[in-house]
Amino acid sequence: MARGSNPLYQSLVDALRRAIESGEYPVGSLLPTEKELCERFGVSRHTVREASRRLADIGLIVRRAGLGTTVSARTASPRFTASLGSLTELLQFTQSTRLEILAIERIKADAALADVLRCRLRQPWVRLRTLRYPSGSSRPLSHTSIFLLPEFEGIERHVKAGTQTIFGLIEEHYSVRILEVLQDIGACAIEPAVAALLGVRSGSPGLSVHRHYLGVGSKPLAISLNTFAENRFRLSTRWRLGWGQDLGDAAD
Amino acid sequence: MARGSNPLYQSLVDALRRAIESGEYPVGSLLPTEKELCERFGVSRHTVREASRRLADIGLIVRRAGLGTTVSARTASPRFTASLGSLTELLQFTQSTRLEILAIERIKADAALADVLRCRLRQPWVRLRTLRYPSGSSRPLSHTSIFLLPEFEGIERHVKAGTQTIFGLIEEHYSVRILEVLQDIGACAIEPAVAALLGVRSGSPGLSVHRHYLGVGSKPLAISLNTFAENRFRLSTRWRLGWGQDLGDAAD
DNA sequence: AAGTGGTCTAGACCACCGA
DNA sequence: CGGTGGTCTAGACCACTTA
Repeated sequence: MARGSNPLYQSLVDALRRAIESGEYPVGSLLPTEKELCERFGVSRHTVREASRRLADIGLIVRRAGLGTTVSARTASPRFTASLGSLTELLQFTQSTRLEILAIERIKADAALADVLRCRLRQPWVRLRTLRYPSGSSRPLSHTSIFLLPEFEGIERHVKAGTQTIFGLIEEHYSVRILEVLQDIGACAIEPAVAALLGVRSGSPGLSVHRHYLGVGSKPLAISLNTFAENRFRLSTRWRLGWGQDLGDAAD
Repeated sequence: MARGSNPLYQSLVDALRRAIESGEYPVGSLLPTEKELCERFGVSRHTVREASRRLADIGLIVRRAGLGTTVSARTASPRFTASLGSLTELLQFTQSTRLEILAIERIKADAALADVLRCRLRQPWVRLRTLRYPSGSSRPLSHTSIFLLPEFEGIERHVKAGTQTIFGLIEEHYSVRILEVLQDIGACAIEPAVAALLGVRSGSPGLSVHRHYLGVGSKPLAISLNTFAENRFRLSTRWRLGWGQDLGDAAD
């Protein structure tokens, strides 16, 4: 092939990749230092670093000042990734919606709830039961139970406008950051109480979407249990081939 | 004094980012040349390039030799991202499964099907109707209709082992690459024919997962329509805050 | 204290693009 | 052709980790 000529650093990338893949540098081991690679390949440090950077970009190595360069994976597999411009896109409401709060109460998780929320038994929560409406419509799109840490109680005072999202309000008013969202989707038969609110037959098919909003240290900040009636909502995700960045096994 | 340090290139990144965000360099316009940035900021070209590379990494600019550096976005795009190690993870079967092919037929899309598949009327497809079983179980996990381009007909000859995935076989035997997957999830009432196969009551709640597998030029290579019975399957996605590391914003 | 990767300078030549 | 970003050299000092 070699359309045109290979940059010098590319041959270095190739060589190191082969060496890693062959097991010469096992995962977890140290790569030769940059200085040593300079000598071994007879190139300047800049060239070594360019190659090293490429390998780090595709997740094969991790470079750390003072420590050295360690091999973090044996092969670079292209990954499929999906991305959101903002957390709000997770909700995927094509039009604006408003949130109606039906009830707010302090509860402690019983066995069934603790299982769903993946929390301790008797963990205290503030529960909001809400309906979300497409703006201008009186037929709700979904029913949502939102569970908040007790420290966020009072958030309902800020929900005036009704067009925002709860987690947005939490980030805004309590200066916490949501770093991670676990989303879990399944089918369910809509239970009678919710069915009545959504205006569908009890037991009719529904989409159940659970979302755990986590902060630093994967601490659960809020959990939402959404129920959508059939045909009222679809959830789309676009996966693209690329090289997603690695978080992987850095410490921890 | 910022926390930790302030690499020179970082202040350049910040300055250029602000300039782009403020509209000083609109999307599509050319950034000053590297030489000019060197002079304007009084730094070496290496430093300018380091900053430039960071901006390119987060998708704000595109650099092209001979052409210059153009602004490609006003704000750094994706905040939350999810990634898969491989396409197979999209299926999220925690244990191994086997695929049973019920029927293979050539069809042409009628109006209803063309709508679901987002294809032209009368587009020819090869349809496989399949069931997927957890290994060792006789109760199917899901029913799937797979629509393949006619050129992939014959793929069923390769499905012997039954533990693979159709798209994996396509990639393997026809040397095409799946570059993109559009996934679309909703709730549905399971139709009688499928309900019988899954062993559930007709009309009972099901999870409907449509996946469009696209190749180069977003050409649809295969489409799968999956139906999962209630409680037999949940689909999890983990979204993480990505490359928007604005921590060191350091005011200014 | 020695050694690592991180940052930075001041040069240089190249392939590619548009005029 | 002149100018762009891409590559490369040969130095240098730094913050950090490890011992």
